Amino acid sequence: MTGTRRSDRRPAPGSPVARVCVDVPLAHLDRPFDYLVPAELDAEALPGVRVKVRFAGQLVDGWLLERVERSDHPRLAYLEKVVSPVPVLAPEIAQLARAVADRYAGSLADVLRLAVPPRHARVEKELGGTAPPADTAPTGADAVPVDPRGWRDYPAGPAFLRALTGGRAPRAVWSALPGEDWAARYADAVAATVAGGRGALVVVADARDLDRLDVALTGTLGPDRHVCLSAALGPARRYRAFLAARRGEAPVVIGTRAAMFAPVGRLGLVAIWDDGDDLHAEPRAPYPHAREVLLTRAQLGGAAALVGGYARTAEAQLLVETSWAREVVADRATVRARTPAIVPTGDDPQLARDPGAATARLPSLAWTTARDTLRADAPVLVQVPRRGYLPSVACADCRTPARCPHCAGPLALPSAAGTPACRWCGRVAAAYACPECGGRRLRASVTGARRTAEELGRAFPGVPVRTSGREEVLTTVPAGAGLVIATPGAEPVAEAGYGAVLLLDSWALLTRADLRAGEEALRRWLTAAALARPASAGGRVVVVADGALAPVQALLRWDAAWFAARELAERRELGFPPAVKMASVTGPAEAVADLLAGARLPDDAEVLGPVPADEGRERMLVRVPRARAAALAEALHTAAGQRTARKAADPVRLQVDPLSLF
DNA sequence: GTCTTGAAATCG
DNA sequence: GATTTCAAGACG
Repeated sequence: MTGTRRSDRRPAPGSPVARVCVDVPLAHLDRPFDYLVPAELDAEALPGVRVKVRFAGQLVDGWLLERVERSDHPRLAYLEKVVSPVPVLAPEIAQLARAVADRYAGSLADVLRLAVPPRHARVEKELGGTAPPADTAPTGADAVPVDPRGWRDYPAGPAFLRALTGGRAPRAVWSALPGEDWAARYADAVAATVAGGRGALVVVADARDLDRLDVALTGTLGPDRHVCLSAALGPARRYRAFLAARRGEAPVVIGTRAAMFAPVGRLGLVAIWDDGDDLHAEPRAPYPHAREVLLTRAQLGGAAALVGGYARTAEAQLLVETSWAREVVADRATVRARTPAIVPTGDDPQLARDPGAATARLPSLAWTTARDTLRADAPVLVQVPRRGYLPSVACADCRTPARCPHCAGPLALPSAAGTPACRWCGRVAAAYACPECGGRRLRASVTGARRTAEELGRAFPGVPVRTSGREEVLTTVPAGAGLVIATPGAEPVAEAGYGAVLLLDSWALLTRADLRAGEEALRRWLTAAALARPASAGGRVVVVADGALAPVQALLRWDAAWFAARELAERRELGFPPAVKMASVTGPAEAVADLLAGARLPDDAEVLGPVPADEGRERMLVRVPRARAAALAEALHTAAGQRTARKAADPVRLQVDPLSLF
């Protein structure tokens, strides 16, 4: 940065010590290190800038966390360089990152890597100037239209908006009505917050939801009051958007998971839509979940929180039951008035009467519903299983799900022609015979979207067929007769709503070997069924599933809260999250054993396992009461640090609140 | 991760 | 006694 020779350097006159988080991946180095600020870097070496320091002889990247008067360390090295004078790491984000690292048994450096996008020098240059970001949150003088009408179907809704405008910190778990324009309601909440002179941050699961929210916010606040932030923008545009947020150019930030750490001035509201979507879980260490990060921000910053969806996760239910948040729901009469007519049906094509149904492998009720809806010139949405899953298998004769003879886990076909193997214990079931009918033939229970589309197209000749899935996701489809085949999460919105929604992938969803199978099935159904017209306008939903199952019951009654309460109660009984705190330790067997042997776990910790994981590694679960969560995370992080300090070769992966337990 | 350190191992 | 090797420890 300057030509000053090393021997000529002298410390800056005021607060000459910089506390630096060095960017090294070792758990035992997860603490600040002190450096001297040379006088010539005094002006640039501000908290939040990226720096280079000499660490163990080599130059490493780091974050300047704070400037202080003195250090306990006797001999300090000088800061080598300020990489960029832009203090990209806001103080409250540094504090948040520390809290997230602690919660997830991870290192601050790991979290900061997620929190601040990679620098893009050209973008920084084009913005020019080195002015530190001003605290340019909105002022109360802003004329922001607040319209409480959209929330009046929810008795607690208008008061929630008033509290946002009034600068308070209400926390809501919101169950959206079928047909609800959730993006517009989020825009209302954001506008109410901005009207009160505060900023807001909203996280959604994917690009399509982000587009909807972007449009809704542009409608209420205009185009210039919010910044969209997502990894899909690419490095340059992402960094530009991040800098805009950091400089306080707009009071509102919306985005996908990557935005959960975005700096927002005078944060008044954090919100997440559809927190059950697994895209909200960060796949990089320490695997933080957007909902938890946002709630941590609300807690640390005294901000309001909004956790909304058509469905409700057990985690959201826990917020309600612990009184951390209040539920915002419509009364039953309103729910009934908005809900489409929902009926379950068995999985048996009625071959004789409807040749078309048999061709399309549709249960006859689904087929007649589709036919009648198309005749009435209304669109039909068909939700089919997503490709790419390991197909689960069932008896080809009686359709009993094929289960492992050894552990009763679900069998799956690793490839189309392969031998079925158990998804839980990995044993190969070469000579499988169905326990119900003795049949030896198996069939995949999942049919691809494309094939379903082709078959339906043949069943209803002359009707336009559109597909929305991984390759191409449609945002909207026109009103009028048409078939829309969509995989979960890719359902387009229909103008004026769908006349019918057919939910065909229930079997694949409900037999998944997962703690959340029921919750996830219901979430996907509600999300698709919410796009149907109300029953009064002819809207119908057919779900191909046993009407006695709890998730199906919850769908029929449109009662996500009931299901979430039931689910949480069940998990309490079984000792599963979120009723308890779980962490998983994954790696080579010896490494896992070594880490757990060295960890000073809380007294009441239970160690479960091992469970085989992929590539010959194994996985142990540690369970503690929720009150011990912090102690568990700390013990695991410390134990990981002991291993890295000892140069233990095998890496061990720590996950707090792992998304899947099996 | 890399670099330093000090004690043990090896060599002439 | 001098030189090399290696594991342990520190890293500001």
